[in-house]
Amino acid sequence: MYFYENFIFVTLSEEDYIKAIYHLGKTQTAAVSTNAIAKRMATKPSSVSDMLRKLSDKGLVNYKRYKGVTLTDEGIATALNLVRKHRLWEVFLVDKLEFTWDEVHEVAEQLEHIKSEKLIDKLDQHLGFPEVDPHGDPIPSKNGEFKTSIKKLLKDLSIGTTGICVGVKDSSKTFLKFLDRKKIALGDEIKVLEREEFDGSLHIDIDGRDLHISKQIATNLYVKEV
Amino acid sequence: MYFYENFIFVTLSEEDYIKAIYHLGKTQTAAVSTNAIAKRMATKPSSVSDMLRKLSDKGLVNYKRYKGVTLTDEGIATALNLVRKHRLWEVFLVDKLEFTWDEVHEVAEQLEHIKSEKLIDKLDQHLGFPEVDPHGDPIPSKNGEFKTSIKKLLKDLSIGTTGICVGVKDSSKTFLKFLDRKKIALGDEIKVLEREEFDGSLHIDIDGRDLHISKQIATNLYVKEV
DNA sequence: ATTTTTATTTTGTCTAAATAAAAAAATGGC
DNA sequence: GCCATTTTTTTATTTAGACAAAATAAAAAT
Ligand SMILES: [Mn+2]
Ligand SMILES: [Mn+2]
Ligand SMILES: [Mn+2]
Ligand SMILES: [Mn+2]
Repeated sequence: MYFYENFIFVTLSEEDYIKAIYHLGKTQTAAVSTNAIAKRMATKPSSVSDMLRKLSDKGLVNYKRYKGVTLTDEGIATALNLVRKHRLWEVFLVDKLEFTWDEVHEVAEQLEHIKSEKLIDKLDQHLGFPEVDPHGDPIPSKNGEFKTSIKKLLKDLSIGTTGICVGVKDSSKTFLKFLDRKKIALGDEIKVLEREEFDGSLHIDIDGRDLHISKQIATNLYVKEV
Repeated sequence: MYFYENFIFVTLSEEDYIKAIYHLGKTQTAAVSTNAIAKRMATKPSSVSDMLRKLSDKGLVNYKRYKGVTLTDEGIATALNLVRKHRLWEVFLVDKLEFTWDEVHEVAEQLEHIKSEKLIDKLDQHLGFPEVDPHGDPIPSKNGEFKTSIKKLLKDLSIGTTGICVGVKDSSKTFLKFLDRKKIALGDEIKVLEREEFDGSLHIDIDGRDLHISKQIATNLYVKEV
């Protein structure tokens, strides 16, 4: 008969590392490298090595020296809970407090660390159980489930087809503000009129307006074909 | 020509110390003692000494060894801002997320440390610029001003007079839950019918109901005479 | 005036998180 | 397979915050 710690205490820093590993791991099948984590978190590889050993001791990651790192089931659960909290707070800031979608990230980065299960459940309810955050990213359910919608990049739409703008790949302030200036928002209907051979830029019809956008932009906008 | 740090960075721990000093200082004219702070924060006097030196270096407290501590103007401003944030979050939890008044303190204790001026301004607006928190405590304005209402303890009401219940002196979970069970809430109209010589207990009429309450209770309920 | 008690500070350690510099391991080219 | 380069880890330090034990100051008692 053994004694199990039901809940491991995870510090704020540890949480941020877990989240970084989660996001880096999403886009690749291989284990996440120390340097990649250091770069993303603007910290040093040596600090990352230290932390990985600690997270490994706590059973949150699978870590083999020099071989990169992956999240354990427990680590994934922790990451998904953080992503859930982060995105719910973002929805709160935009829907209830009139923040713009380029202002929410930094504050959500703090709020995601507040520890109260009841708080987040009630917040979810207060917001009407939203399925996506202000950037179109899906919000994991309480038990870590995702609505995976079939979205594609605007640049991959063929000429003549129409899509609803459902998300951004790059959610940097500069890109989001740029979209605001161009009056491109989630929910807009976009029809691809023509593609320029020269630079891959697109002529689109967005809710009745004609617009000419660079390939760069089309590469960072998600749409759902209709 | 000198360079001034416009904003001193105050850590979470420092903020909690500042708040403790503020609350302890409210009820007394003398400087706050090291031991009192240690007791309130469930920490050791030695830790407090260390911190007081640091806070003094940052210009947040006036500290003379062995002579206790008071807040500087900057310290007071910091404390009031924290109290403002703490109480606004408490209102949010009760008004918007259906928390009960005995559940809000621990969560607000975390939320008060979130750093974003815009967040708190917008929250204030979202809540309709409340003047008191769920325990009847006043919420400082953005520039640190208070609405000081003329309230007195229920035990100090004379026989036959009536008051509106406007606050609690003790806002511990046990007391708040007890009041819930007795169906005593802020806003209730209380008339003092009789005082027992023996134990100082009171017979009151509260919104039409007759109730017999101990002196202890009457000592922890604030009323506003009508 | 002296001693005792209480309150407070100092000192030395500890842990968490970070960095810089040095060492070790992996990798890619020949 | 060996070398040079890159990546990663180790080691030694630093800083913030905490605590226990020892030292000291102030207050109270004799
Ligand atoms: Mn964060
Ligand atoms: Mn987002
Ligand atoms: Mn706090
Ligand atoms: Mn309160």
